[in-house]
Amino acid sequence: MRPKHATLTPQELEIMKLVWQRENATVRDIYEALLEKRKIAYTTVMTMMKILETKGYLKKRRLDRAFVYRPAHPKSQIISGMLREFIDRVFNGSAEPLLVHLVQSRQIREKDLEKIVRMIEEIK
Amino acid sequence: MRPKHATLTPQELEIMKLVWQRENATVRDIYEALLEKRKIAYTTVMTMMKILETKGYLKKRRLDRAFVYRPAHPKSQIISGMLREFIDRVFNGSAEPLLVHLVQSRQIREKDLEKIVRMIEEIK
DNA sequence: CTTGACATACGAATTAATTAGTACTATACA
DNA sequence: TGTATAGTACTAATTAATTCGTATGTCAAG
Repeated sequence: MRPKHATLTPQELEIMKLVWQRENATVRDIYEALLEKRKIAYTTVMTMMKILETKGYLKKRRLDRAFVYRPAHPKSQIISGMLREFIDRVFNGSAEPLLVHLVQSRQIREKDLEKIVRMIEEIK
Repeated sequence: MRPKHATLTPQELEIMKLVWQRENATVRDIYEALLEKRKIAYTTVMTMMKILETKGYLKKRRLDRAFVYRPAHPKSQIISGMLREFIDRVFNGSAEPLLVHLVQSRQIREKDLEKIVRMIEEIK
């Protein structure tokens, strides 16, 4: 089942990235990973992961006392959804002006482009 | 002067797009444009534009009784900032995986790519 | 058995974003 | 002249996102 909002909030995304890295994660796992970056309460992480579960981004099962969470969808699918939403909102749905911006602001270089061209060759 | 947050909230962006289109706009102009899409109060638009001004996205001058707003920065600059912020947040700062997603989810086609390659040729 | 460590459940405070109401002012014009 | 109109100023309500505290339960070690 597709999540209703294609977009994760910044904090939700931060947590999802960590869960995707791990495939399986407890609240404690994520809590400890987040702690390395910034001060945060254990229950905050718990709340966020519960929210992600009710929104359909995470699935949980109980293992002993704790819940073990895992992603409900592959990372690529969710990221593509976020990208699409961004393009809709910022570029009115067309990806081409995005590319123009990337090139003009020098956020991509020629060698990246070449890599992509090769990818397209493989796909078609 | 660079705005502190490179990123506009969704509602702020919606208004900025309309101001960029017009170069000059009063609250009423934007209010009427927004009304065509959805119900909204005049004062809501006024508040948002005041916020955009204090955040440094809009400049205003008084003309007769009303303020006339205009963009403080070119659209391309602000959009590039948003794009950079998005890439940082979602793709950890590197644009290449973004391109991969665009290609794999078929959001760009080959002809778009060719256009870009030509652009790069022109730039260098 | 009691206690400490660690987990969830539940409720709620805080902060950010969005929306809008009311009071007041200046101006055009009947 | 007074009244409707169109504007700002100021305040605040609402909704969404983020953060965390307290209560409670379970289990393992002493």
